[in-house]
Amino acid sequence: MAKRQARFTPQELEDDPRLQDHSPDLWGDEFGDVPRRLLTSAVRCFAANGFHATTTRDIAAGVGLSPAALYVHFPSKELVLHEIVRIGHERALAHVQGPEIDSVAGAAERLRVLIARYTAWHARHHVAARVCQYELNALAPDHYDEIRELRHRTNEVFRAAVARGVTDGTFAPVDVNRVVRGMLSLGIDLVRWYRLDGPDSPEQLGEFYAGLALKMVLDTAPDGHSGDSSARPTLTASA
Amino acid sequence: MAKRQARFTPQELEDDPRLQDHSPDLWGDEFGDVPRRLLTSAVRCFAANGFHATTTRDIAAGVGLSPAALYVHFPSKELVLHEIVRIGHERALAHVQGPEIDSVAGAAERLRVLIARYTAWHARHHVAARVCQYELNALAPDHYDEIRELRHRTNEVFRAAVARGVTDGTFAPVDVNRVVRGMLSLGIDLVRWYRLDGPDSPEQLGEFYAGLALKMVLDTAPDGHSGDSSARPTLTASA
DNA sequence: GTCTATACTGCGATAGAC
DNA sequence: GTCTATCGCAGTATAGAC
Repeated sequence: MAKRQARFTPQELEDDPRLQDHSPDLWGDEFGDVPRRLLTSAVRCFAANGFHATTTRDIAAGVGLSPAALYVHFPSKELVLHEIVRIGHERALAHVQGPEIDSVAGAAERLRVLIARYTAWHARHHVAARVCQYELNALAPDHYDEIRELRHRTNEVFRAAVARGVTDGTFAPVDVNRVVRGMLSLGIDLVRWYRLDGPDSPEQLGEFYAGLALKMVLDTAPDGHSGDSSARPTLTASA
Repeated sequence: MAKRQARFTPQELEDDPRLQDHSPDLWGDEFGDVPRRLLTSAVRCFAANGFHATTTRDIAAGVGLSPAALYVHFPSKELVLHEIVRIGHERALAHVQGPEIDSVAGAAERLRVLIARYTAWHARHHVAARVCQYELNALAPDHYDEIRELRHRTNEVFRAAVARGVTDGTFAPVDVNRVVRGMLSLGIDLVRWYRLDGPDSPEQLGEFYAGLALKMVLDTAPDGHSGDSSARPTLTASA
């Protein structure tokens, strides 16, 4: 039947309220004006349709250029993706480790700030962050490995923060790896549904999820089962 | 340079431990043997490379058939995706509402069982679930709407469970929508990283996340700030 | 640095033999 | 119900004029 899925015009993508975010602020001085606009257009296209369903024509049309113009600024479509994903991961890491983080006293307060920042960053840049999270597999293997390293360093920041609280007794003796995965899932999964014109600002959502994260580690369980739950029956239907 | 991203042979996909799950059990009696094998192959391909990067040749080669054979059993590639996503959402909903759920007494225990089942289902079928969560945009608009309705019904089950606990005083007076989003994010985001040969069985992870979910709603905050956190300062760096 | 035009490749889907 | 062969088209990337 239809050879191609119905897609959207550059203008429709640019105006879609679900695709509004602050990604144009991400690129910094290492790019000129036209490359920056191309990256912003690519972020929208990749987020809306995925890397493989996005054509170089789509990206270029988003800034009013011909497809050939893209190759003056980037050597390939894959490298456009690589730049987006690399910068996104670098900025997110820099943001959580940002100003005054080492002056935050106490494991609980430190974790609260880290999760609030991580969440707020993903919300504020949710369109770019969506590309960073979901289009990774489209990268060439060596580019993928580079990003994995950045992700690992980011995860380590959170593992260290939780481990410190466990060691000094601020937190319950939780399984650090499993709990951190859960916390980061909150901050990551929001890129599926968040929109800037929704009820929560990035900072409000950050505060809310930071509160949930703290509840995960503060030992306040009424029955003492907080750390281990391997033996409970649960009506797990076969299926 | 390279016209096409390096991909994987059907054999490599079939043997990849990261792509092992129980999706072959999903299809039920409404399909014959060959269609079931095609769906299973398509799940692997879509999960590994995405819908648009998967060719009908890939899907067919996964079961040793020619590309033309696929069209005997399915009218289009898009309809293969639709069947996968529809069945995945139907099975997940049926699983959380599964046997004896209405006999579970108490809001806390009921929520615990719901989250444990939801999580375990997504873990057990994580490859198919990944397609269900991440390839939705590739559906035709009317098929997409059908899935949205299924997702809405699933979410309602969780919202009702939390709301009941809030009403009867079992839970703290949390914001139901925001808390439920957080809980479901735990169960959904695991499809990004879960593997069956990892340290946690689906049921163990289900129990663990059910414990985290309960901590989100049980009012045990030491300082009484549990419900509202809108006014706290948080060192939110500009960036 | 941008354009138009196009080379080359590979995709979704179909035709028709067996 | 499966195959081989192929149609028509869309995609990335390049050539060469301006």
